[in-house]
Amino acid sequence: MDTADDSSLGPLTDDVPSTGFLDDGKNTIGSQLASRLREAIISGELEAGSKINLDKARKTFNVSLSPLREGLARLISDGLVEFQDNRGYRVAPISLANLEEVTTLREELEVFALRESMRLGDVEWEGNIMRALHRLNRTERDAARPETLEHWEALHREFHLTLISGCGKPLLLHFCSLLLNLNDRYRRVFLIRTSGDRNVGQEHSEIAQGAVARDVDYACEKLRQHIHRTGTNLRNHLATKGIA
Amino acid sequence: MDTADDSSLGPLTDDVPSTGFLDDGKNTIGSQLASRLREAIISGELEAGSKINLDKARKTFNVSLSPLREGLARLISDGLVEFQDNRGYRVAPISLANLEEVTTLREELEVFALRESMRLGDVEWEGNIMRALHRLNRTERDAARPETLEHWEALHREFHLTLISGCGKPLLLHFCSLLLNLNDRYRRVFLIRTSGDRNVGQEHSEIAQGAVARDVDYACEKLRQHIHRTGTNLRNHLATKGIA
DNA sequence: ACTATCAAAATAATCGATTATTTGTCAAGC
DNA sequence: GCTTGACAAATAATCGATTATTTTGATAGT
Repeated sequence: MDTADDSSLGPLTDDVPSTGFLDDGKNTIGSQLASRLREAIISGELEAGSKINLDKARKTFNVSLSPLREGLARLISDGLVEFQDNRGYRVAPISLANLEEVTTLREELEVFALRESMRLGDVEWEGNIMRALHRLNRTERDAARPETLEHWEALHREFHLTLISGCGKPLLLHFCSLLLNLNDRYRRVFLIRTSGDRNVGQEHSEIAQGAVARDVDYACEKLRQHIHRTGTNLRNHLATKGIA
Repeated sequence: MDTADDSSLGPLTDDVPSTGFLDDGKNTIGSQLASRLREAIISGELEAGSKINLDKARKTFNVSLSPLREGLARLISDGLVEFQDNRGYRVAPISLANLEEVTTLREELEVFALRESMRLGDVEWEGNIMRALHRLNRTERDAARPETLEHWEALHREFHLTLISGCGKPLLLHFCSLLLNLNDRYRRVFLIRTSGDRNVGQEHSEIAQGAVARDVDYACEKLRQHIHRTGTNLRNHLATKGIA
């Protein structure tokens, strides 16, 4: 299956409530497409490894080639799309090796970023963590309703990024954000619910509390374990469900 | 100065010897532009922080908007160009903070990648290192002739990438390559020659020999120091010459 | 049968023109 | 004198059509 169906990939619409101001940088068609495509890829709506036919995509999204290429170009930076001259674009494939690399690098980079955040972060950073944690833990994840999954994913991502947001290193944050994207794709494709032996909510709480208490070793180790467990979990699912 | 002069940024020409085969992926105008722009930015030909006027660039390079945007989009992935919706592109600015982050992250990531390479690399990897080292050390760097600088830079970059090429982690290599790009820009803009108290050639030799001898602690420490010294060096030049 | 070759179809890349947005300027009003 | 608003110029984004490349499929030769 090369192209996605139209279920939720219909023509671009102005579903933004149009608050009138607060330019969040989603103005151009290219930007909107990038967001929609990113979501489509991370959610698994666009199959990993599949070719992206420009002509079909153009019709699906009701846009011209220029913004379509624009949007796709951005997803290349995110590692979600691959490109080859004269051969076009394809959704980045998933693989066991890639999953393991993503996990390993998250352990290295995200933990390092947390360490730096704990060294440099201020009170506002602490407050942001507690808020993100609260919002995340108050949100239920119901496998039956996809929209709750999507919402939980957004808050989960927000929590992890907030945790390391105090590190004062834009490039590092960019790398971590990218790895988180790749990681989330595996979860959303393979993991309907976490395995029973984990209390993910508590894991998040421990990390957050260690962080604001500036207990560096504790918080970093908890985060590392958290990432590692997720990796192991996903690896099992990947092995079970098989990969192409 | 918004646009580069034509000294070496003239219209695109087929200066590739056209070997007839071996497609290295520089076919489209967009690809060629990306290469040329990358070189122009890293070499300092395009001033850091300056706006890139699409219309002027279009005329300078004798191309249409589509491939120009295509090329610029790729440089965004490299961290060499910044973009804002409806405001266009600008050359990524340089700053003390950025230089320090690049140095810190190189210390973290490149050293980690070297460690992994020493754990996983095979004999071919070792051979590639010795070749890259030899070629680098046999190349003189003459501040008077820019083309020798450019050549040395290419070999230097090649050496560092080869060193970590055995790690088996494409994403990590991508991050390191990106950081190396950013780092090289600082060197080419600020550092005509290395300061007298360093024998860079010997530093490279020590790292390489430690690597192939699988003396992990030695090689990693040497690499870390090498990166750190370069950072310190560049920082001094940046402070001396002042930044915008 | 298998492979090589060529033409046609499909697809990607590029162009020139058009539309939309931002930026700069100047005058009117406070 | 300063701000505000309207207009014009500059610039970015998008479109539809054209050109170039790759892929497909049929045919001929071995």
